[in-house]
Amino acid sequence: MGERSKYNTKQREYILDYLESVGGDHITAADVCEHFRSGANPMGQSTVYRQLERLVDEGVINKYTFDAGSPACFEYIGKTGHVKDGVCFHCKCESCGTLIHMHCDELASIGGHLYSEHGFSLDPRRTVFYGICKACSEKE
Amino acid sequence: MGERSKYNTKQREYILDYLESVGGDHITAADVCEHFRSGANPMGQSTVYRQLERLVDEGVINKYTFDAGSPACFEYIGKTGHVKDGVCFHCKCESCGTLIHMHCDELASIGGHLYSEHGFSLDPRRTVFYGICKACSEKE
DNA sequence: CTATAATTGAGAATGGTTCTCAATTTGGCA
DNA sequence: TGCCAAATTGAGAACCATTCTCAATTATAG
Repeated sequence: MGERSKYNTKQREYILDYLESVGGDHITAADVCEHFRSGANPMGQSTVYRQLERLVDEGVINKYTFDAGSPACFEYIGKTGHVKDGVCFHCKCESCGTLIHMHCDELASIGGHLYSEHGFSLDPRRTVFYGICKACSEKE
Repeated sequence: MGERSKYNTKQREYILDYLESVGGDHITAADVCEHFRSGANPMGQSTVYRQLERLVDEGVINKYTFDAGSPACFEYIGKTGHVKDGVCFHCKCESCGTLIHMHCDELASIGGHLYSEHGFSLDPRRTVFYGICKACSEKE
């Protein structure tokens, strides 16, 4: 794991506390900034971005990046380093823009297939399945 | 496919000609802008972006988006496109940046799974698998 | 307590992409 | 052919997530 952090600051603790309270839900850097904007512990956005990046390096949170222009999502994992329900996959609806989070063993198995058959180590954190969601398909 | 374009302009023809001449290689919007900057047919970047977006809608070219901050890539398909639904998948190496084209029935089957189990209609043309390619894995 | 290194944060910079809007071009129609 | 409404162009500004700058502050070791 990354050994980038040297000092423990208040800001770092505040962010960790917040991420823990949010749990497995996905939040953006802007969400974190917003949460601290009006509170008793105001925090600069530079710090938010830096700490989130650091926590990703340390394996405490996952980062998901989507289309250019749309913000990255962060997901708390915890100090154990294991996501509760396994790796999370993302489906993005091209019609309504909804981002669907799903935990699915069958999807997880394609990672193994890509590696054993094609020598490719899949990174589910960066991979997004694009298509049309159920609601939009049934709309017409 | 999209029925967005109404008028055929010179600019549209120039861009199509250029994309065709480039063939299957992937290029960025900036590449297209650069190509026309000093030529006999100068073109505004707004037009480049608009036409590329339109051609994506019409299914003439594919668009691949990567990490925020890095530009999107476009790939010419044409009428006899090599990428047909469910046939060709793309893997992008996060280390060396290589874009790998692969044909694989097992990967194609996940489209069926996503639809039958999750009601999600996968669009393989927009979906890119991120990870580390074989060459880069063996590099260390 | 002091020295030193790391961190903070306000604001500016970055860079790909999208938007604005007046000027121009297109294609249907008389 | 000429006219007109609609579509397109393009220069520049706006956008927005993210990164950078750097002086002030804070954390830890000694």
